[in-house]
Amino acid sequence: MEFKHQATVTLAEVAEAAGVGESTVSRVLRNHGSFSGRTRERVMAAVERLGYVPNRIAGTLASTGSRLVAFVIPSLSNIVFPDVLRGASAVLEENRYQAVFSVTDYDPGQEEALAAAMLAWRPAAVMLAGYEHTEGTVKMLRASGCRVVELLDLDGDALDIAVGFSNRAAGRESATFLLERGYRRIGYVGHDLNRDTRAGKRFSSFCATLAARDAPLVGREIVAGASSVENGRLGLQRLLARISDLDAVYFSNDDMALGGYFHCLAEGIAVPSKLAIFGYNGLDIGRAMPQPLSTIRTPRVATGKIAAQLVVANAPPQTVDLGFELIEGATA
Amino acid sequence: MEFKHQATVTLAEVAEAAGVGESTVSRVLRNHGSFSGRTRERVMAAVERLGYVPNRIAGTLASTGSRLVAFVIPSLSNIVFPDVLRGASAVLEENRYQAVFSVTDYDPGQEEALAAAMLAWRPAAVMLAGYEHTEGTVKMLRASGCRVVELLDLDGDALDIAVGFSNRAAGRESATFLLERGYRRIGYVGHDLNRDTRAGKRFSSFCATLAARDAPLVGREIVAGASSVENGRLGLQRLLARISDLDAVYFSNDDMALGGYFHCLAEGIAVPSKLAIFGYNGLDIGRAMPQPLSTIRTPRVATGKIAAQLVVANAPPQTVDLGFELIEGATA
DNA sequence: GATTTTTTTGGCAGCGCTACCAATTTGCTG
DNA sequence: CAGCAAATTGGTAGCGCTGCCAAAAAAATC
Repeated sequence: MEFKHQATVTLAEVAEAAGVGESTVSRVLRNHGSFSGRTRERVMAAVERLGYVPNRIAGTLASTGSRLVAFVIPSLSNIVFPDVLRGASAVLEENRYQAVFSVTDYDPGQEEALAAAMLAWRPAAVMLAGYEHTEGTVKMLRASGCRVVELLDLDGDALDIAVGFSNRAAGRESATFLLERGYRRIGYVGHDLNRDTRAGKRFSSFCATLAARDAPLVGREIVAGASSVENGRLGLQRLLARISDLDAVYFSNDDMALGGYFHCLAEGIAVPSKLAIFGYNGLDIGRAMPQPLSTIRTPRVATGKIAAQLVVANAPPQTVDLGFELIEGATA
Repeated sequence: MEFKHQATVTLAEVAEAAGVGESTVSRVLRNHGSFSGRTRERVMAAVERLGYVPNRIAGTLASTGSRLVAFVIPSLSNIVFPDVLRGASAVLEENRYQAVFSVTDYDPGQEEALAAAMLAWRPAAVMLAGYEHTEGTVKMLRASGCRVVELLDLDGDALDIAVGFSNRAAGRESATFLLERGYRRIGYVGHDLNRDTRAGKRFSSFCATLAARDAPLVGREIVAGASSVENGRLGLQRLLARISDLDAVYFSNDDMALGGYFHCLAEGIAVPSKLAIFGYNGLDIGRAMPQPLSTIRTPRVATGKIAAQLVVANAPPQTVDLGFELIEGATA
C-alpha cells in the first residue's frame, strides 16, 4: 500500500523483490504468456509494496507496436474537434491506448511540422482533419508506415482510412432545402474559407446548387477570424447593411447562425418570415433556442468513435460515410 | 487483416550514410554540443536523403527528462477544458513539448486509473483539474517525482503548482452583485454538484453569502447530466414551476444561463425586470446576446498558458491566482 | 517408476537513442 | 615548430522493457 518516494522503481527491482525473473514479472503484468497463481500473487505483492509503475516508454521501445494515437487538429475553439476527441478518447481509454494531440490553427505548414513531431513518437495512428495536406505531409505519412485516419471529410481521395461525411452533400442539401421552402434571395455569412477547407466545400457546393436552380447567391459576407457567435452577428449585420432584401441566410456553422439569430432578435427582424436562418453542425444549443435552429446535424462524436475503433481493430483501409441529418427547425 | 509498421530509418543508418559517428548525428540533430559546419551539412543531407524521423521514444528512454505533458481532464464537453488545452498547447508546441490527454468524466476513480496510465509515460508534468483527488492519486503523484499542476481552483492545498482562481470568491461576488442590485428572491439552477466540485464550491459560497445578508436561497433545481443549454432551459422551467416569484436566478455556468434566457424569451418573461439571470464563465456567446449576459469571466485560456509556461520553465512550486472579472451585462 | 508432454520460468540480446569519456583534429601562442 | 588549449569526433555503456529460447518444474501417460 505504501508508495516509495522514488521515481525509479524498475521491473528488475520488482523481480528481485518477488524472487522471480524479470520476464516473469513482465508476463504477469501484461497478463500474457503463462505463470502460476502463486507467482502472480508474489509479483503483485512486490509491485504493490514498491509502488511500481511500469515504464511505457521502455515497453514501447522494446515491443513492436505502440499504443499512442496522435491527433493533429486545426483548432480547439471550434467545438467540432473537442467532440471528435471526446468520441475517440472513450474508445481509446477502454483499449489502453493513449491519445496525443497538437493544434495546427488551420495552417497546413504547421500541420506538416506537427505531424512530423508526432511521427517521432511512433504512434499507432495519426488522425487528421480532412484531405488537404501539403505534399510533404503526405509523403511523411506514407513513409511512416503508421495508420492514417482522415476525419470529417469524404470529398477527395483517402490516404488510408477516412471517417466522416460529405461536406459537399451537406452544402447541396442545405441549398435544396432553402429553395424548396421558396427562398430565392439567399445570402451567406461565413468565416475564413481558405483555412477551413471543409466550410469552403460546403459553400461552393451550396452556391453551385443555387445557381443550377436559377437563384444564384445574392451576396456573401466573410468575417475575419474564427467562427464565433459574435462574428456571426457582426457578419449578418454587415451583409444586411449592403443588401437589405435577402430572404434567407446560410451560415458557415451554428455558432455563426446563432449570432445571426441574435442580431435578428435585437433588431426585431422576424425569423423566418422576414429572414430565414440556416446553420451547420446541429449543436445542442440549436434545439434549446426559442425557435429551434434549422441546420444540419453532423456525427462529430461518432466520427471520433468509429475512427478510434478502426484503429484499435487495425482495420483495413476504408472509407466510412456516417452521413448527416437535416434538421428542419423553425428558423427556415 | 494485419498491417505492420514498415522498417524505419535509424540514427545508426544516418550516421553510416553520412560517414560520421552516431553521437555526431545525435548532436547535430539536437543542435547540442559542438560540430563543424561541414559535418552538419553532411548529416542533414543524409537525413533528407533517407527521410529519417528521429525516434522520440528511444530518445526519451535514453535521456533523463521527458517532454510529454499529461492532461487528466474531467470532460471535453464543458468548454472550459478545451480552452485550457488550447492555452497550453500553443506554449507546449513552441517548446517542443508534446501534450497527452485523457478524460475522466468527472469520476475520481477514473482519474486515479488514468493518472496511473499517464505516469507510465513518465511525463514531465501531470495537469489535473482542481484539488479533489483520491488518496491513491495523491500518493501516486507524490511518488512519481514528476511535476503536478492543479488547474482552475485555488480553494484548497496545492500539491505542487496551482494555477487558476477562487471558485468560492466567484460564488461570493456573484451573490454580492445580485444583492446589491436589489434582488432578494434568488434561486439556483445547476448541474451535478458532486461531480463538478468547482461548481459545488461556487454554489456553497454563493448560498453562504446570501444567507449572511438575510436573503437565503429561495430554491434550487439540479438537473441530471452535464451542463448544457438544454438543461439550463429545462432547469429554469422546472424551478419556476415550483417557485414562481423569484426575481433572480444564478446558473452553474453560461451554457445553463443561456438556456434559462431562452426559456424567458420563449415564455415572454422580461429579463431582467421580471427575472434576472446570472451565469459563470464569460463565454464569447454572452457578449453577442441581444442583452449581454451578466456573468463572471474566467481566464481559461490563460490558465492553460501559464500552467504550461511554468512547466516548461521548471518553476518552483507555487500558486498563481489569475483572478476573474465580473461582467455586469444586461441580464441582471 | 520411467518417459513424454505440458506448463513455468529465467537469461539475455536487443529496441534506438543519449550521455559520458577518451581520442583526434584544429587553432594559437611564444 | 614545439607545446598546449580548444574544438570536434567516435566508441560504448546503458535507459527499462519485451521477445525469444532453452532450461527447469510439474503433470500426464504407459
